[in-house]
Parts: sequence; C-alpha cells; structure tokens
Amino acid sequence: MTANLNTFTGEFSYTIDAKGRVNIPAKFRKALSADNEDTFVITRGMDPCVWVYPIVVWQNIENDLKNLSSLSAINRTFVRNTVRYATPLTYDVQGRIQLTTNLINYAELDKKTLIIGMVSKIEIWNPDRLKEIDKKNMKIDSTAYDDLAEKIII
Amino acid sequence: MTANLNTFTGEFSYTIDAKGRVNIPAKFRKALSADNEDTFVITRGMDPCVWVYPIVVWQNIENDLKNLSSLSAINRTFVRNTVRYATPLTYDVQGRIQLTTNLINYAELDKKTLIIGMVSKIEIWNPDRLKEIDKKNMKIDSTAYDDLAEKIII
DNA sequence: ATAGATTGTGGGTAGTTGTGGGTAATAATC
DNA sequence: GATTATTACCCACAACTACCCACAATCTAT
Repeated sequence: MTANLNTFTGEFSYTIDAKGRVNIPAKFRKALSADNEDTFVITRGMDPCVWVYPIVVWQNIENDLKNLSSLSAINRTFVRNTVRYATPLTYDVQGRIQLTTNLINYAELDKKTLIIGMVSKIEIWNPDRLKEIDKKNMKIDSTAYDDLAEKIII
Repeated sequence: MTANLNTFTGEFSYTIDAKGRVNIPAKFRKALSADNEDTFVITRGMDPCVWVYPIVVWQNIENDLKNLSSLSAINRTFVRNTVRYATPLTYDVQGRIQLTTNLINYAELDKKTLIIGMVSKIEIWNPDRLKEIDKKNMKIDSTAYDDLAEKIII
C-alpha cells in the first residue's frame, strides 16, 4: 500500500555536496505523481528553511496569483515576495536537486541538512536552525491549539 | 520539465552594458511561448521599475483597453499612461534586449540590475530602489494580507 | 547469510549562458 | 551632401551548469 500522491511525511538527514546538490529522499520521489515529471519548485520558507513543492501543486498557486490585479500595491508586494525566490528544478539521475546559492544562504544551509515532509510540501533545514526554532516554539501555550481543534480532528 | 508557458518566477542579477542592453535570463526566454517570436513589450511599472510582458500577453491587455470608453476622463488617463511608454522589443542572439533611455531614467537603472519573475510579467529593478520599497513594505500591517489569505493557500 | 538491487555521495566533461566589444547599416544633424 | 550618432548584427571568451559515469553504503529478498 502506498500513501497519497504528492504527500510527504517523515524526516531524513542528508548532506549537501560541494556543488550545492541535495538528495530528495527516495520515498518522496516515489510519492510524486507522474505529471510532475520529476520536477519540484523550491522557494523561501516562512521559517528559515527551503520549501519544496511538487510543480503541479505550485502551478495552482501561480494560477491563483495571476488573478490578482497589479493595480493594487499590496498585491504587487505579495506576488513579488511569493515568487521572487521560486525556481523549478528537475532532479538528476541520482535523485538530487541543485539548490540556488540564494536559498542556501537564506536557510543558512551547511553540509548537514534535515529534510522534513510537511504533507503537501517538503522543508529543507539546517539542523541547528530547526533546533532553535523548536526550542522557541516549546513556549507556545497549549491553549493556542484550541482554534485548530475545531478545524482538524486527529 | 518546464513550468507554465509565459510564466516567470525567480530573481536574477545582471548588468546593463554601455549600450543599454540587459540579458533576459535564459529561463525566462525558455518560458516564452513560440507565438511571441522572441519579442517582449517593455513599459513603465507602477513601482519604479521596468515591466516586461511577452507580446502575446500584452496584446490581450491592449484588447482590454480597447473596451474602455474614452468618454470617461479616468479611462483616458489610464489608457494614456498605460500605453504611453510601451515598446515592443526582440532580443538579440545573446538573449539581450535594448532598453530605451526613457525607461532607464524612469527606473533609475545603473549597471547592476535585478530581474524578477512576477508570474505573468517580468520586472527590472535598480537593486537599491527595490531595497527601499521592500523596507517601506515591511511596515504593511500583516492584517493587510488577511484578504489574500482567503484567496490563496500556500 | 549472501547476492542483487537500490540509494546516497563524489567528481569530470561538454555544452550553455552572461558579458564585452567590433563592424556594418541606418538614421539624424548640420 | 558630408559627418556624426545610433542601431542592428556579429564574434569571442570566461564562468557556470547540466549531464554523465563511478563507487560505496544500505536495503531487499531468497
């Protein structure tokens, strides 16, 4: 039995090589639906990490963005910040994608990386950065989850 | 795998040479649909930058403009300002377009430029101008994005 | 437990891309 | 009409990227 397509869970640690390439875990590649043609879109995450979308998922986002009028300054800013760092990438025969220096710097990625499935996208982290964020988020009062309880049943 | 045609994402830095030519990033040229015949339309952006449209996209804009009645003063102003600085340009064998001095002055372009994919168009910026705008937009109350959050899920 | 297949990591090479400048054709100026 | 300025087209080269192959480690199945 396989899980849902274009759906990612689990955590993996990989190394970025000297050319800035990282492996996409084999499990994630197998979860990609065929119409992605082995292609992801990488971009800045809201946290200091890289977000990786299956390209068909990203194309839906693009289409939504196309419907925002550029006459509004807020729309322009939003579109710019959303797509500015987005790059489509096909993985090579070994299953690796070539990160951009811009995103490597942004996420402060070094040799060791943590790749995390986030359901409909993937995150690439510097393990140290994630530890910091985790620590900070420990302090979230558990009552903050009460809103979510109405939306999601686990 | 290629992304949507006539759709542009990502950020690139290039230099304008002494003759006023800038490179169109190879990725953007590849994203152009064949019926554009290697031709863009450049015009003033709403922000202090140059907007670059695939010519077939621009033709749609022209058609929309035709439907605005000239009986309205606002319409006349809008049409005039939209079309006034628009110039069609074909890129050369190296993939460069020749900017007009008018637009170089308007966007205050110097040697160093930032070229940003904005989904259905491209922006050419003076990096310093963009930094200023970015800073100004930092202050946008995050509630301003709440409307957008209902339209777009990222 | 062992053989075979798969997966992660490293590096080399050929082609592409960005940048500069040169020359001929065209347009503008006096 | 002659001279100058501008534009269009051409070539050259350095830096980078995409693609290829190799191999060791891990996993799978018999």
